Amino acid sequence: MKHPDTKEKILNAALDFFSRHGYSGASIRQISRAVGIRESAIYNHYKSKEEIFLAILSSFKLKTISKEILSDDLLDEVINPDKFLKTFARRLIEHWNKPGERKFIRVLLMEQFTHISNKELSTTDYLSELREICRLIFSEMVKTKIIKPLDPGLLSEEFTAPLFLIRTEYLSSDDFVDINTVYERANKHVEFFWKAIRIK
Amino acid sequence: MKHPDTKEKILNAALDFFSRHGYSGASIRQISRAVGIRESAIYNHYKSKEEIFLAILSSFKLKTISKEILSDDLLDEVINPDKFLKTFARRLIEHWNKPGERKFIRVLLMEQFTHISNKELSTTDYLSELREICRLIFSEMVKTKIIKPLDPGLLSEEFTAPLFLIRTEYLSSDDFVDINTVYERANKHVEFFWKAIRIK
DNA sequence: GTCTATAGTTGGATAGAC
DNA sequence: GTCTATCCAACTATAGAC
Repeated sequence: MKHPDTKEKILNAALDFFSRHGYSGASIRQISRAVGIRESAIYNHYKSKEEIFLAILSSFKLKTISKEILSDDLLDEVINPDKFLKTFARRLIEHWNKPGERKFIRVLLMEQFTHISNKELSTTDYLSELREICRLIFSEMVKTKIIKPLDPGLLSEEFTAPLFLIRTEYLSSDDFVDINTVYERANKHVEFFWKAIRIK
Repeated sequence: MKHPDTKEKILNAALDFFSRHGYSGASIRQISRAVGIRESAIYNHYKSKEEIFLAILSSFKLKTISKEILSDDLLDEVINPDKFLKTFARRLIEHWNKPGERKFIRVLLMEQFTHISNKELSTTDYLSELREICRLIFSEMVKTKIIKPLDPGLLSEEFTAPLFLIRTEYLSSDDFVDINTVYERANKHVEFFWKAIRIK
């Protein structure tokens, strides 16, 4: 398809408005105008505002970060754990900085307490795959005695938590100017973390 | 005044609804019902919904965590940094777990992107005082050579970031059942952090 | 200060023509 | 699939009696 069809246009516009005004703050009227159709035409694609929201949720649920971040060439670098962790963190920041992902994280933070149609929407769920990947990585590093024999689950949280907070703190500004600030803060964190876990 | 506490009742009810449904999701109607008066009576105390929101913001802006968490008896314990950090973290969790604080953090996370009446509402602002306190503490620890000569600003973030993420992750559940889980996770973090910065 | 009554607006959603 | 037209529920806010 040359252009995204109307159904996907609606999804994109809805995500944009939800991410800026929240679910109840965004209206079908605004969304339809952004798409370029009338409100009533929306209902040919989704039966309700709620259904649009749920469609957004499942579209992000299907995504998996593994392949994107943990490419084969990166895995080859595990022998050089310092550099590996830095590259991994950088890719994570890049991933979280993609426009769609930024918007989704904003929606996640905004709607995690509102329980729209009894749907669970939690940062725990959002981070679970990443944490699992990190657990495996650190578990492997402990086994091969590259790092101290610490609990991989704990290491996973210590590694990811500051990165995620850094990411969410820079989520307000709409421009991408300060992405380098994010990288710098992330890098300093990784350095601190690496020195804490390495075997001298 | 015949009913001197109505104004504060409104503030409390509003905070409660804002924290569960967001600013636009909460209505004056619901708030007034919770207070036990009609919608129109609200406007004898606040001229608009927005004014109620701003009143909540300034009521939390006035609060200062220093005195509450950094009591004199705790400061005396700096000689025993391991225990000091654990107590400090525990008090922080306790502070963040107070019903009003929990609600405010929820509102903060929900409304940080919506820019209600152009008001800045950011986690950076919310955490700034705490971070400043931590910087001072770690700066002192570096000076007295209790810990490694690391950047106090970095240490402040490494110490607080996982604690704050832990706090926000357990903010969804309304009950207080799993507060001990929060304490456990916080404790493990402090142990990891302490081992990373201490001079052996 | 609180009430009833109501203005005025915006929201989600449907019916039926094309 | 999109349009016009419309419904009606819910919202913020005001006016005026008590």
